[in-house]
Amino acid sequence: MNLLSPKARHGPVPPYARVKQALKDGLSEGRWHAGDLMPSEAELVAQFGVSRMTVSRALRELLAEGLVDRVQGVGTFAAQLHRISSTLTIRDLHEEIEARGHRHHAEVHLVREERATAPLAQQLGLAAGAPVYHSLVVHHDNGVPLQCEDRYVNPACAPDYLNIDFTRTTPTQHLLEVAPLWEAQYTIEASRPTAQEARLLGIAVDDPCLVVVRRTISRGVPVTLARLVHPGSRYQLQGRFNP
Amino acid sequence: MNLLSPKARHGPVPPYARVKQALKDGLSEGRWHAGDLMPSEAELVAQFGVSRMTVSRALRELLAEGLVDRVQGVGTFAAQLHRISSTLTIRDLHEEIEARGHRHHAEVHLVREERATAPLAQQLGLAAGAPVYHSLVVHHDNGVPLQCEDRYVNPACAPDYLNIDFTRTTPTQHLLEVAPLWEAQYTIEASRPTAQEARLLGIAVDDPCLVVVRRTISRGVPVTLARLVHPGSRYQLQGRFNP
DNA sequence: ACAGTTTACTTGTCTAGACAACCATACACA
DNA sequence: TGTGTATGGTTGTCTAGACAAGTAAACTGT
Repeated sequence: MNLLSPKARHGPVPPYARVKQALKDGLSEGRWHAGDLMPSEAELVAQFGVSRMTVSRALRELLAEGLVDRVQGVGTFAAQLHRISSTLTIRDLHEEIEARGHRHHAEVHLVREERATAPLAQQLGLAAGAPVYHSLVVHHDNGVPLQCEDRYVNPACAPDYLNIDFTRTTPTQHLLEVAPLWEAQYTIEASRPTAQEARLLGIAVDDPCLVVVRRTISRGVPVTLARLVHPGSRYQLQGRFNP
Repeated sequence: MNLLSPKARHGPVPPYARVKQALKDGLSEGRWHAGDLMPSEAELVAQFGVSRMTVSRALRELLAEGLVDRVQGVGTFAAQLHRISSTLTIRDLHEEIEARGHRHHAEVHLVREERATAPLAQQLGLAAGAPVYHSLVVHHDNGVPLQCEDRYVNPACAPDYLNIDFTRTTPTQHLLEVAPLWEAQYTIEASRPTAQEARLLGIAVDDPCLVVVRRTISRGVPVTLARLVHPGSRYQLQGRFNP
C-alpha cells in the first residue's frame, strides 16, 4: 500500500521544474519588477548546477506563460502586464451540463436550407443569395432552457448537416467531426433577447441575456456562425487564472 | 534595403517547428481522429531526419496546446475535446482603452475604510466586522462611462490603498505592484445594474449589463474582490482561438 | 491454467558541446 | 569628430547519447 499523497507520488521534482519554480517565486516576491533584467542562462546554469538546455527549457516555458520577455542578444526580462490578462475557458454546453451530472436535452425548432442575406454571406465567405443551412436548437439543463443556439452553416463544409438528429448530437459535435481543427472568434456581450428567443427560453423580453457570437474557420474557410443566447439569471461563465 | 516581406525575413523555419506544423496539418486534415495513436518519437526521428530532442520539443508543445495526449510507456494520441474549449483574454480596462488609442479617465466616487459584512469577510478571508477598504470608480472611454468598478480590498495586502490617486493609477495597477503575481477567479454574467450603477453609468435600470466578478488571491491570501459592471450596449469581450 | 518474469517499446528528462543570430559596447582608424 | 570594426555576452536551436520510468505483450515455470 502506498501511503504517499497522490501529489507526492510523483517523487522529486525534475530540475527544469525547480529552476522554473524558483524564478516564479522570485517574480511573485517582487525580486524583479516589470522590465527588470533577470539572470542570464549562464548565470542560472552556474547557480543551479544544471545544463544550459535545462535552464533554457524552464525559461522557454515561462515565456510561453507570459511571465518573462526574452530578447535574443540582450537578455531575459520580467514581463509586465501579462498578469492582468487572464484566460477564460469556454466549453461546449453539452459537455458542461454532463460534467455537472445534469441531464441535457435539445429541442430542435428549425433545420433547413435558406438563402444567405448579404451580411451573412460575407461572414461565411459566400455569395449573397447562396444556400446556407440554418438551425435553431434550444438546449435544456434538467429541463430548464439554458441556451438558444441559432446557427448558420456553410454547406460546403458540412453537406450532411440537414440530416443530423440534433437531439442526439449537438451541432458543435457534428461540425467538429467534419472540420476537426479550427480557428474561432468570439464576442461576448450582454443584451436583450429577441422576442422569439425570449419565448423559446421562457423569459421576459427585457431580461438580460449573455450572448456569445462565435465564428469558426477551418483551413481558411468560414464554417459556421452561431449566436448563443443564455438567460442571465441562469448562466454564467467561470474562469480561473493561475500563472 | 531588404526586399523580403516581414514574415519571410525570419528565414527558414526551424526543424522543431516543421515537425510541429506537419503534425498539426495531419490533425487538421483528419489523418488521426480523436484517440488515435500517432507516430512515436522514434518514427518521427526517422521520418524527418532530426534528433529526438527536436521531435520531443515539437510534441511537448503540441501537448501544451492541448492537441495531443501523451502517456509514458504507451504513446502519443490525438486529443479529443480540447478544440471545443477556447480561451478568452480579459484585459485591464485602462490598457484596453489606451491600446485603442482612446482617452481614459476615472471618476472616483468613494475610497474609504468600512467594516466587512459576514459574506464579504468570508470571501476575503477576514473576520466579520474587520476593516476593509472600499473603492468605487467609474472608468470613461473618451468621456463615455464604460465600467463601474466596485472593489473591496484586504488592508493587509495593500496598506496604502486609501492614499492612492485613482484618477492617475487604476486600482488594478496599484494592486499589481503590491502583490505582483496572483491567482484569479472570474465569473461573467449578464444582469441588470443596481440603481446606483445605472445612475453612474448613465443607463436605464433595465438595460442589460455585462458583469465580471473577480476575486484574486496572492500567496494564498485573498487580496481583493471586484465587481465590474459594463453597459451591454457599449462593451463586449472578444476572444480568438487558434490551435 | 495461472502467476511471475523478462523483454521491447514508449515517453520524460538530462548532459555537454556546438553553431548561428543578435545586440551593445569598446576600439581603431580616418 | 565621426565611422566602421572587433569583441564579448546573450538567446535560439540542434545533436548524439544516456538513463529513468512506465506499459504491454511475450515468455517462463509451476
